[in-house]
Amino acid sequence: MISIKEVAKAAGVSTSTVSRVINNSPSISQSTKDKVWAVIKKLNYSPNNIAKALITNKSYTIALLIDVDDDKSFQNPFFYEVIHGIEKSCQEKEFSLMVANVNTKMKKQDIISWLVKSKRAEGIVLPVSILTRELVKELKDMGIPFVAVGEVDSIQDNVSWVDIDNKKGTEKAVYYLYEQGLKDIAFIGYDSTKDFSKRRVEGFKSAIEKIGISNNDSWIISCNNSKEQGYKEMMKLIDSGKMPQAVICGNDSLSVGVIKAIQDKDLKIPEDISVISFDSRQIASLMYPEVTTVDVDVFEMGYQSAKMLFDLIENNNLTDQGLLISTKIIKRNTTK
Amino acid sequence: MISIKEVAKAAGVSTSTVSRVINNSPSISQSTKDKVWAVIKKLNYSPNNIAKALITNKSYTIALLIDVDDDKSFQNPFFYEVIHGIEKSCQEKEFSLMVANVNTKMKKQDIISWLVKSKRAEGIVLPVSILTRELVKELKDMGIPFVAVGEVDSIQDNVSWVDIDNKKGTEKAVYYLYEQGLKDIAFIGYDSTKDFSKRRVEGFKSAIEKIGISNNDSWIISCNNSKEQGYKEMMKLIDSGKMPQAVICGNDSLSVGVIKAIQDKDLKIPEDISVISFDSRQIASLMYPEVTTVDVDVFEMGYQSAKMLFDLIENNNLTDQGLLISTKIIKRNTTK
DNA sequence: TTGTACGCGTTATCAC
DNA sequence: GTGATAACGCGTACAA
Repeated sequence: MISIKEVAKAAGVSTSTVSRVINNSPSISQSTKDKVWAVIKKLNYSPNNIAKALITNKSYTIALLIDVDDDKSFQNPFFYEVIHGIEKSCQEKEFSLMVANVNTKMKKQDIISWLVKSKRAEGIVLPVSILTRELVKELKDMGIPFVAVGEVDSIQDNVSWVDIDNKKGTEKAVYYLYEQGLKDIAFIGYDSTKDFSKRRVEGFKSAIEKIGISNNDSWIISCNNSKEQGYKEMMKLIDSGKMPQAVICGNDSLSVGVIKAIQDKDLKIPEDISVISFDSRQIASLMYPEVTTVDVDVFEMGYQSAKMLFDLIENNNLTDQGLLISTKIIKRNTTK
Repeated sequence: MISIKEVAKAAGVSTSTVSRVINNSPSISQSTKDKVWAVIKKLNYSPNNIAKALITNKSYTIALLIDVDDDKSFQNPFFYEVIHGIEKSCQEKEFSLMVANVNTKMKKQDIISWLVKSKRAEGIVLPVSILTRELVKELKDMGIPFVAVGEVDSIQDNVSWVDIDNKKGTEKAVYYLYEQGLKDIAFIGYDSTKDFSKRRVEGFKSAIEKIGISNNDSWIISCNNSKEQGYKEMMKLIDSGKMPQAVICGNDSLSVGVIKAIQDKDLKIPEDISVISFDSRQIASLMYPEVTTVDVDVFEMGYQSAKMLFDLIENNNLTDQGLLISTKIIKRNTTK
């Protein structure tokens, strides 16, 4: 493979000159610039970034940590849309993106330290789910910039993160329904083990309170994200006698069961009852009827997390921060 | 950051000895081995892979090319499950995985050549959709191993690829239905612009022929993968008067519309009509009723493509080949 | 079995 | 403006 030396030789200059031309140093005459570029193109030369990385101690590479099981059960299918966003940001910065799964026999700590020290990643994007307090400390100690995808508990000290604005998402949904005159609203799908779910419920409560419409704790219904649970809970709700005018589903799979339950009870959507669901998998537009959603821009979350990481890398005195990606209501056919 | 020199100094040996210990050269006494390893652990040393790559000219990195638009419209959402498979294979080989989007202003040729020459990827996995004949030639000329995801036209000379066995997938579906005594079978969703779709139709034809059941060309129905198209075409089919006993859907979104059409005509699934759909997005289990599918193992496709790439890298006199990942029928509730 | 010395391809430093 | 030369951290031929 052709190196800077051969370019220098062919152009009749020194290697330093070629290097300066490539990095377009100001102190190079236009004529030599032209001359050298001509040779570079002619020889089809590309600088060896590995050698460059060795001397500059910059790899222009960030790592994305994922945490998926070998059994292929994707707990986070949405995470792959995040990759796309990160990749876009990397491309703009001319960085490379390395993807590494931490779900191995190795300890997370070890794999990350190995990643940084041996592979020389300049920074790391990682889901908040794998960010233990020890890990935070270790990353800080190593001085390696990182950004979490998902909101980091404020008790954690100074960690940068990007998340969907789940709280405001539910608020928007409530307001949206309220503007149509709907006041009896239920939230189905509270999962206290998931932070994003907690935020969604928070938004529900705060909107209800702000608007001042009658609240009723029994209308926040806990269940996990499966269509079976959604069906069961919606059935119970209808059978309870005090049926809401609208339902907000905390997650996408869930909404499938909720809608089915309403249909099985021969109720009409949205005439008898309106439905809004959170959705990050574009499932909503596949349903009959198509579901009005709180649209979650997972791509943007990836894009912004990488961007924030680059800020940290370039300017490490930057104060740590959290960023919330705003949601928007996409009106389809389950609301009036 | 701590280097081999400091380890050598602390252990009272030369750097070459440390190097030999790390790469466990046979010509090192057990005692020095122990001594050096102790220091390595104590100092928490990790070899700098960039320096190693420079001298060995091996980066232990492969690149995955993706081809997604900036507008976030994922034509290939399934592709992200492929990444998981590739990553697993990389981890087994202790390779790094770089992800790069080729959908940029740069020419594909250029970006790939840049990737190889400057980033030193040792091999490339790329979707067949971006593999033009010139690109094949260029990659071959550069001597860079590559594996295509998706079947490569046999006219193309000696390209390694991995694909889903789409043809046999449809055959399995037909046999499955036939064993239940169903002979009037329609295939909905032939898209002549997509190779996988062509294969699926091939399988349909060949199975029909082998079994010797009555075939009827009008029962291979062209349409693209949307629920609207599926609905429309299924309606037409039912209205035509000659209704099939079973329908095979060539794609997942499509099946949603097909099933809805059957339901809207007050026909029962599977009593009046059975449905089997291809599915790569786990949509099938979200439907009511849950759809029997030809399950497409996209993870395995990724895993095998990377594995094949490693074979090529290690043993480049290997003959090029194609590998088909077999499908399996997952029985759910749209068949008896 | 171990150490010395050199080179990988590039950039930084210091000349001129 | 440009050129020598050292240095980045490591592997390896050769010497001992």
